[in-house]
Amino acid sequence: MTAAPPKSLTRNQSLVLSALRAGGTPQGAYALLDGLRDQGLRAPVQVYRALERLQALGLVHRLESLNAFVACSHDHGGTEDAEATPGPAVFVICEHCAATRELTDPIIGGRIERLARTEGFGLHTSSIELRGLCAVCTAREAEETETTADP
Amino acid sequence: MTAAPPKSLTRNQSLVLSALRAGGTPQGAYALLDGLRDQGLRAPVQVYRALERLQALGLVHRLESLNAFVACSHDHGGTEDAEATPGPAVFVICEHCAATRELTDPIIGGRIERLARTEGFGLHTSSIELRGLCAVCTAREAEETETTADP
DNA sequence: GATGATATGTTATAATATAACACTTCATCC
DNA sequence: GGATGAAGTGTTATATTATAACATATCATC
Repeated sequence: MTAAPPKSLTRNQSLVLSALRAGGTPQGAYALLDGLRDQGLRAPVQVYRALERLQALGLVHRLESLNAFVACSHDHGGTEDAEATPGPAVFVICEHCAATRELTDPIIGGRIERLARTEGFGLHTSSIELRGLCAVCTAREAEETETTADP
Repeated sequence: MTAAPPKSLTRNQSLVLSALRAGGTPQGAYALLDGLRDQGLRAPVQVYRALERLQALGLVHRLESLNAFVACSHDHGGTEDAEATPGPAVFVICEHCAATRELTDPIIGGRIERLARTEGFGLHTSSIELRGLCAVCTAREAEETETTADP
């Protein structure tokens, strides 16, 4: 038994991953860069290169509909075995507060694989992104309507 | 019976929609613009505005992972009733030849709604994009490997 | 210590998307 | 008919996101 997974990130990669984790919400490459200038990063390409590697390692996901990035919320942590395919990530993105949750649904996963098979399609990656209002923002909006809307 | 649905597109909107339909594969805004300079379009914003309206009408979809657009492959054609929610579009995108198919799967749709409900999430839009190799390109690649790979 | 694979830093530029403003078109209402 | 308002247009400028190209550095391995 040895330290297996969080190994061998380079300085820039670690910086970018930490910044993503610290942020909580998805962040664009230029926002990450701005936050990391103090640590010595100077150019967009440095961030993009780190992101590319982190994505390849499965530690980071790109949110296509936002042109932004999030740290993967799964383990990548212990000596744990590769989990039994929980299916592709489903991102639920609040358009109001930007809060983003990463879910999985094996049924969706299975269904997608089935679709691909039916089409003779060799699936590489899936991107599933749901946009709307999170519970918190929905509640707040309801409140505001209540307070404001009947003069 | 009257002409009901394809009504009231403006000139620019019609041009952009036709260009998209003619293209077959997804096209970026700048590619569309280049194809429409002959028809008098000059600036990106003209294309973006038309696309925005066409998306609102459901005639065009944006492929987030490609920063590109396709004409919706559904009807929008007859006096037909609004179909009984076939679920969100699932785009299957070939990374080799760019061929893109628009599918739907009611099970995925139902599952997504269920996920959203569970989270208390007010769903506005879904983006589901599958990337990989289409059947044709998979076949061709297999052929090439066969022909090339054992010296 | 040569080799190769990967990462780095730097500069420049490409590709995608929006802001702001002045003007037009067209339906509607009085 | 003219006022009004909503939507569209054309134009210029600019913002935002992403890559190309090149020289150098680091590090394991043979």
